[in-house]
Amino acid sequence: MQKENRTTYIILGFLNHEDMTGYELKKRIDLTLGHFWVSSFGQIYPTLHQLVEQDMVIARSEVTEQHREKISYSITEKGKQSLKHWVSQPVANEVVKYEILLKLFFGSVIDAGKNRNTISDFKDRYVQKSLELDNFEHQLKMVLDDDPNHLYYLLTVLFGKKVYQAYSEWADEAMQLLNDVAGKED
Amino acid sequence: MQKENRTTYIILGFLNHEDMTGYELKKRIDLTLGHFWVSSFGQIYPTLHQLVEQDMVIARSEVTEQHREKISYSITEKGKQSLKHWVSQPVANEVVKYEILLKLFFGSVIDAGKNRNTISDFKDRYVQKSLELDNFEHQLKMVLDDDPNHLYYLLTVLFGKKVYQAYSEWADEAMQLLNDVAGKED
DNA sequence: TCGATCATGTAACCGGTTACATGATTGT
DNA sequence: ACAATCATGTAACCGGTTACATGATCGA
Repeated sequence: MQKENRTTYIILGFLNHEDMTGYELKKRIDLTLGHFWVSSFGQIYPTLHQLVEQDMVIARSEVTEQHREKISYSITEKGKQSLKHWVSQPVANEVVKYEILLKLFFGSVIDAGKNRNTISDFKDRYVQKSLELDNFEHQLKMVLDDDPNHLYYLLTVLFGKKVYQAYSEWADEAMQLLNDVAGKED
Repeated sequence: MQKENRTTYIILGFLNHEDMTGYELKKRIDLTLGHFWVSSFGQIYPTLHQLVEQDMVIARSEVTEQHREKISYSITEKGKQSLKHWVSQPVANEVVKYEILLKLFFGSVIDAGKNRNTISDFKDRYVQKSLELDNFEHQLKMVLDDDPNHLYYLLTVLFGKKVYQAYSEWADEAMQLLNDVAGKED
């Protein structure tokens, strides 16, 4: 129920897999969770400092072979426990906020043609995203047995595909309805 | 692109339809947008004050026949223009945040059975919500021609139904996959 | 009488975003 | 020489949530 800082657990989740720097964490988050999570340094670095203070992770300064200074973080036993606990907790009833629904809800203040365009753009965007997910799916299926994580990654990809497919079908129906009912002013 | 205070436009959208108090606005938002928006007085009242200052709405103190003091708000021409402009603007590429995907992504830290339960709970919740939307749909279809808004309300309801249906189908597939691949420890 | 509802508001907090600042290294 | 990338951070801001405060009226 209570709002929890989810960035905390995303970081713990990735560090549970392997040690990383803040910079690497961001890249990894954007690559793998980009479809349903956005990250920023302004959130990641402070959260890492906080996790160090809570003994959830340990920071270790390094200089790479490329003569770059970096701070590598690794998860502690306490961090692992915290991650496990969070994953086990049932997900709260979440209200997912769609800006397009908000605008469409008040769509009658503009003409039906404009609303159809909004819906059409929406559809195009998610058809494109669905293609990106196809790649992910294909890659993951090839390495499914290499790592127990891959199955779970795949589940999130399949979720995205299903939902994007639903968007697309809805968009078609919605445009049809707008055409049938809301006049033909264009 | 820039984050806009969407509560502003929700309020303008409802006031464009009829005059209301802050209290009534909250009730209306929860009833009609509850599936994809949550509201709070802590956001509504300050936003109303702000809108008054910007000449987007006008406040009018009243005493009802029930001897209740209340402040009724009505939208101004400037407010209507602002609403129309916002509705016309294309929706930004939005990243929808699903807590369940976040947890599932790191699902390998707990056993597959627990993850199946998480998914099962998720499905049940949205099957239930889908039934609620069936009622909305039925009611809206009966009064579709009474008000041009009703068509747009219906579109948002149909969106919800499609997406909830997708959740349900995904949940079945995901549970099946977890069963097939991730061992049968329960 | 007492809980539910009507009605309005404030203050503290929090997660997250954006913009800014700095500086090194790598590849063209 | 210069852009891209690596790498770490801070400060200001903002939308929104939660908790708290107050008080009236309505219905059982």
